[in-house]
Amino acid sequence: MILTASFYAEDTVEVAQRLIGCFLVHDTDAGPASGRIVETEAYLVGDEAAHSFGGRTRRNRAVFGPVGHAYVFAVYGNRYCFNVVTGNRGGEAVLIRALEPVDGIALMQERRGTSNPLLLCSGPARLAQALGIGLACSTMRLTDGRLTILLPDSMPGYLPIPDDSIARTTRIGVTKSRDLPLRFFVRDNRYVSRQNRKMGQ
DNA sequence: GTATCGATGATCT
DNA sequence: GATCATCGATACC
Repeated sequence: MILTASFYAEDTVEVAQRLIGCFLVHDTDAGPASGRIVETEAYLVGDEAAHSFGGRTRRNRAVFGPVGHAYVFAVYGNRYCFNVVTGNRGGEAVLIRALEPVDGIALMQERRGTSNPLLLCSGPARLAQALGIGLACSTMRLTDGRLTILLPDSMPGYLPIPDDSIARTTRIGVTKSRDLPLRFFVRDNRYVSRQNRKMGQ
């Protein structure tokens, strides 16, 4: 079942946690590719690390748009990061940081140039490349169409992830608002981008 | 036009 | 853990 706008319109931190275990799916002309979300980060109003903090620009306009739409941005040159617009305050989003590859693995391998499963979707720019997500996907609606997110019970053979298997720490790579505990990931899952990060590091 | 800066990743040790 | 390649977006002149 595809996640609806009302799912994304809840509190952004809550949505970041509830997205763990859901499936990100991108169906392109080259074929479908999908993975299970195992790591997310929340970016909030009043949060200096959030792109919306400095106000609206050409780059971040998607994050001020409707919830349930994609916000994709370029960073460090030719790399892209995929977010979902969330919350009910405007300018909030959840960054998808890692997937466990599920479907279309041959296509992901081709796009990424490696067959190592741990290097396909473990990191925000890696998963964007593996799923063929670029700037053209920004502002796209995720509640229908070819780029969507599905509930954890949508795929046979996968069980929902219990709350006590979800760890919460500070975020990766940010230089501002470093101490906010806004990162969620599946404990002991080998597809998470950084395994043993402790609070405050 | 030009300088600066990353919500990174690959490649070392 | 540390270093660095790399380039789009932005801010400022």
